[in-house]
Amino acid sequence: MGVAAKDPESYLPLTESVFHILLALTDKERHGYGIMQEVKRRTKGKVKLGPGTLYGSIKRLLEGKWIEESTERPDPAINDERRRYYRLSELGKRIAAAEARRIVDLVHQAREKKLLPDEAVGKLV
Amino acid sequence: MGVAAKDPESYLPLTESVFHILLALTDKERHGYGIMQEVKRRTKGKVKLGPGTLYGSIKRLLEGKWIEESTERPDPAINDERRRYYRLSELGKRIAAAEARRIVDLVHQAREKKLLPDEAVGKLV
DNA sequence: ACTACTATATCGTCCGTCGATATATCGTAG
DNA sequence: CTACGATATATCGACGGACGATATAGTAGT
Repeated sequence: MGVAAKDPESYLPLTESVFHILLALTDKERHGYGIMQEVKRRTKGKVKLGPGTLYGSIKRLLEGKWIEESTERPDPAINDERRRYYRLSELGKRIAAAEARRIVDLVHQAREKKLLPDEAVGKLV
Repeated sequence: MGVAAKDPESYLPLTESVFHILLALTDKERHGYGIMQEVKRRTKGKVKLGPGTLYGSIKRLLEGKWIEESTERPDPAINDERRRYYRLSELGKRIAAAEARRIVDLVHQAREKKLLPDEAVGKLV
């Protein structure tokens, strides 16, 4: 068993961009440009990561070991040598989950303040 | 009536600090120090606003007319002249509501990515 | 009077965002 | 086969917000 893991909550809150990048990597490995497209698609164009934000964030995520570069080519049919693929590390998964729990708490607090109509909450059922 | 209101979504995402300040002012008028205490209490000590963040944010919120200073003393029994009370403007209310909707969307996305266990979502029922 | 708490305010540093810019490859229509 | 738009990665600098440190002073209780 490894060293005592640092509490993932100590890394919160995440920035908008970083959380969307982690979300994009939650279900599968992706390369930078693919992350950009997935975020744009998933948020219906509301969130657009520019290259500065995207690659700057990836650099920091690698340094902090929230993500790892994958050496395998997920799809051998596509052989674009430029692509660099990334996956979530165990730490990254724990931080993403902690952030998800944090925003659920936020929704509860907003509801207690009557900031959300009941229908909006009902959709979460 | 009135001029065409700017879409409140254009101000999103809010920073952690700003959203907590708006949440604190949603149910009643408060003074700066009171906002600090309410946020600390509501988040069970997880979010602590330092003076730099608090008063810097208040200044910007006033400039952007998200909040207004109130001249009335909410509790005449307490007469601390130092206190400056604030309330949400109509714009502030609309922005806070838009941000609340945004984070509900985020919870949905996190759930689709299986980042949240079903129980965590069930609590929102 | 002393002390802890209340209350507001500013300053400088640090860090992330984001558009601009650069470079190069891929796929395809002409 | 070549020109073009999309794909793909990367760096830079300006800007703005977060936050701890610091300052100042009034309030309340002992």
